[in-house]
Amino acid sequence: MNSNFIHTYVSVDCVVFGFDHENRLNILLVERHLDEKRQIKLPGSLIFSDEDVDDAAQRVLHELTGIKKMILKQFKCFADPMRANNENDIKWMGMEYKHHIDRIITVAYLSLCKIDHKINSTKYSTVDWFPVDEVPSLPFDHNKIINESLVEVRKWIELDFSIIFELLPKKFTIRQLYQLYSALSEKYIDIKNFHKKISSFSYIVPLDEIETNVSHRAARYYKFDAKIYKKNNTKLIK
Amino acid sequence: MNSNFIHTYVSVDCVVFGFDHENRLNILLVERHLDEKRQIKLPGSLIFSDEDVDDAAQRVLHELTGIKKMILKQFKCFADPMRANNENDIKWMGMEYKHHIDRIITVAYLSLCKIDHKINSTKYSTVDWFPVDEVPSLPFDHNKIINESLVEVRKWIELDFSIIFELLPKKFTIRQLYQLYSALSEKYIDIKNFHKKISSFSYIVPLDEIETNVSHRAARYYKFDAKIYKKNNTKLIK
DNA sequence: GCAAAAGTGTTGCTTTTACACCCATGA
DNA sequence: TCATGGGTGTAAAAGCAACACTTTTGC
Repeated sequence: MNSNFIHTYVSVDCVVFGFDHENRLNILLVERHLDEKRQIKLPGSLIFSDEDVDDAAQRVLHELTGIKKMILKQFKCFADPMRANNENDIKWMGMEYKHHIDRIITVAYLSLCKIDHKINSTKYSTVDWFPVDEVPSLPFDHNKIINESLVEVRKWIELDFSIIFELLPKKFTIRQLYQLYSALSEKYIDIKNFHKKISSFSYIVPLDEIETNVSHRAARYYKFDAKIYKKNNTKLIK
Repeated sequence: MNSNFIHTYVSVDCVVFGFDHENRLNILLVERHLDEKRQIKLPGSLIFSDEDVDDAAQRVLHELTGIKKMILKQFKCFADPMRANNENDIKWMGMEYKHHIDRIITVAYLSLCKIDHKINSTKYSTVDWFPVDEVPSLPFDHNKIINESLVEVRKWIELDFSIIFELLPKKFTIRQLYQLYSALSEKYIDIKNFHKKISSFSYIVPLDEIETNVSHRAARYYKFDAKIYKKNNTKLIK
């Protein structure tokens, strides 16, 4: 064996996005414990010997939230040879996996979650939402992964507009959708024109319900109809 | 150590696209030798102990073509636990890497090459172009990788139109660009309107040269100006 | 009534699409 | 002269952007 070739550990890490009531993108982070110190990180795991990476990511998401089938998308393999060379990270991996780990490459996933959904982790004692621009310094290359995930989630929504509804409540106003879309697309869109366009789509179904207790004209609630969307699968928003 | 976690080998595999004179997408495949038999496969390699996957892919591309800096894009990690369980594949890996390899995951890359560029492989004795719909059955999950790469290369060009010029000669006619674009986009585009639109772009620069020996009005050659493209980076073709 | 946001309508501009028409060249 | 494709023009249709106007609600 040419010893230059490497046998390595492989993990998956998941960046789960949520959209909060202050119109900010948030990410789910968990706590790791090291020498009495607590530190937050992305949820992740080594893969099992008989497990595909997609299955490992699905497992991590389930252990994280208690939700059975979350939408997910692999977006990049991070394999910098130095990505797990920090002393604390090596120490933590030794504790977590009861073994000295020389090198670890990770496959990063995106996922989306309604921020009001109850989080019922079977693995982590502490799971919290963090607004993306308030994420502190994280172990490994997790900050890098998050930065790149932001670019990817935008591309994902450009490619398949329907996944945006994973971030909204089942019933939502067009203003909510507008604010989410604006947070993701970065370019200014006129809300009136947005309203007209969105409400013209057949898969955006108006409900009989309207907002209450607002100090202005109440907005109508809408729901997303995935079946109609799939039938027409047009390009929607350019 | 929880022995369910796995230590595995990691490789990169590269799908290099070319566009031939019959308007077909082609892929570069290499030969592997096993028991006097020859079989073709995607070019690839295990990664070195101090090597990032992007660097490994760059190395594979260089060993494959002799070209220094080829454009490349990571597109997916393939990690099905059964992807290297075929007897012949296990045998071949034993010969190639002088070691029994229990499991191998691979990170797949896209690359683009002008099909007339001279191929000067320092590693493979046989390197050939195959039209995508004439690719035979390949080892591992290489057919699957190629199928998914086709979807990805289309997305890539939608996202960054400028990389399409990696597949064309330095000077090209608008018909050539049209045929390549048509082969990639699958939906019908009117060639006259395409011509008008393309020739209106400032980064498509007309040359003084025109075709010779054609039995119709000779078409003008154009070149792509990357500097002008970068300055204006508009969305070009929707 | 006022402020604020919902929701609709109008208008002009840009882009797309479908063709018509003339040009250049080899056979 | 004919076939083939190059290249330009035009006009209708569709889509987009800017913004005016009316509606609804709480204070």
